[in-house]
Amino acid sequence: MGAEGHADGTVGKALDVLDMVARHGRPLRFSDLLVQSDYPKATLYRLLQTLTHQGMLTLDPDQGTYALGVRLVRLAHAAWAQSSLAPIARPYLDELAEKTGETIHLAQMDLGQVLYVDKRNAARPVEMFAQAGKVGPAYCTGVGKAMLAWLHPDQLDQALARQSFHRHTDQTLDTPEKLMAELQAIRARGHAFDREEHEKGIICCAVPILTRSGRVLGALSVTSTTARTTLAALEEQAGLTKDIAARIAAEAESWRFPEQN
Amino acid sequence: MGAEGHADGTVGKALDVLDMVARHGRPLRFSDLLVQSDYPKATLYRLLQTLTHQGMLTLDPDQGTYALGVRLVRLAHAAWAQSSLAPIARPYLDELAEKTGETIHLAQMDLGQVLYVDKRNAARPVEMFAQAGKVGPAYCTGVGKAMLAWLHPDQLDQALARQSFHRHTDQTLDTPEKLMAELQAIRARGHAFDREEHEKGIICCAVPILTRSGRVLGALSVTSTTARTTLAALEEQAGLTKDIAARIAAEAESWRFPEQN
DNA sequence: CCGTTTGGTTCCATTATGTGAAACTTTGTC
DNA sequence: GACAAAGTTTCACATAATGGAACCAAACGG
Repeated sequence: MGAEGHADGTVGKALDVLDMVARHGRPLRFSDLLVQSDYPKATLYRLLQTLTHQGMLTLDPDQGTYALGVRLVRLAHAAWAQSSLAPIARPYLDELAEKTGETIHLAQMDLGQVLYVDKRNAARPVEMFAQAGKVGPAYCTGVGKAMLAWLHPDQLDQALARQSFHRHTDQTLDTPEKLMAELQAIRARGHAFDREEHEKGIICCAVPILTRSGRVLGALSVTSTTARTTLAALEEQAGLTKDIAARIAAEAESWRFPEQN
Repeated sequence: MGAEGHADGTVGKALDVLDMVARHGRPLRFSDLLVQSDYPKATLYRLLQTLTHQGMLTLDPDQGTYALGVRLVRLAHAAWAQSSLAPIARPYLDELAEKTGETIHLAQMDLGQVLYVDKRNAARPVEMFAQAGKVGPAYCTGVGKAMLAWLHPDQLDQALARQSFHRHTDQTLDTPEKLMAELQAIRARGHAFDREEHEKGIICCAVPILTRSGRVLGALSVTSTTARTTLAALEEQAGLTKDIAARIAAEAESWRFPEQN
């Protein structure tokens, strides 16, 4: 088990435990955690104590179960507020959503996975926390491929190593080779498509958000269904989407020199 | 400088650093952090490396600044989703907001401070992430006092030790003694008032959310302004608010036995 | 009732880990 | 080309994490 990475040091282990609690949606007992982790009893116990004492976990004394603590929520608030893109991008997402009438995703890269940090739903209003924070695969989503395509070679290697290449649909690019070829095409074209590679019937057109120096900040996608539109139609929005992406990038970059003299 | 608690062990220090980054809204440089923390250079450096490597922080290579990492956002998503009350309480908050027409706060206790986990604004629609996650003082807010009043003596002591008793307005209860007397009254009455103790012109009526065993899960408040209404008028909503609080508590408690046989 | 199991907590000798002063390497400045 | 500021690495040392085993408490079962 323990598909987790090389846990460096004590804090690595502690965070590993945190993830373990986070993964299962529900409060867990000590023994539940014990069987999953390959840490010995006493070690795990101490880690849990520390995390609890630090407010990262909460121990429900009635049930004897551990859940993620409130300190995380507080940190998250700060994380979201300062995680470069999300707060800056807000008005631009609104604009893009309004102009296209489609679902918009704003994503960033998280250790080879795609992390959705904001979203505009075609139908209903926002509902932030409930949807942001989700993760998805990189190799078979529009935003994922858009980011991979412009990633620094080193980081790309790392990211590729973390892809499962599970065949979600019969369109899924299920080998590194196929994906590399696709990334090449994406770079040439300037934007990425999702041709129902992740979910049957879901298509999208995605563009990267890049700094002037070419670093990948995130990606932006316009998503729809085959029932409602076609890839070709979505591609017509690519220009607008790129424009918005550029404006987000510009603002993100200019936004870096607050007080220091 | 180091107003932080007793940092137990290495993870304590690491989390301390995380908080430090979180506190300042903006990306920080190594040297910025160095002057604030009283950790020696090398130690801080290693902590930052570990946290960065773990995805809890991000090092912007262009600027050499640290910001909170995406892993945190992911964890937070889980935290919010499972932090007992917030997701359960949603529909109830909607109901309360609709029936009262006032601003509603849902809060939990976080190391002696009040953490707002959800909110309904009287005027505009939701806007979750931007508002939840905020913290405030316990001794001079309605939700804070409501929770303190029913806290277990041990925890109450801890919480009291963390209050600043800063005099925000001339109504603020600025000593532990005054506060203790007030808590007594609150227990007797069953709900807490905020008599412009935190902010001039802002009043509220708050009730605790308690388990059957009497443990404090959180608090719920109906907030308004002196311009719009009076405490007496707000108190008329206390019955309804208590009712809603009870229903939230009931659902939170029944929600605890997922799979285990 | 008393033996047994299960779930949780504490001990403590061992050693791995983290520590931090100082030295070193960049990178930027005049 | 010397100087400084910012960031990174080293290494002898001590603290802090480790985990096997013992312990405790409550639930079970006969």
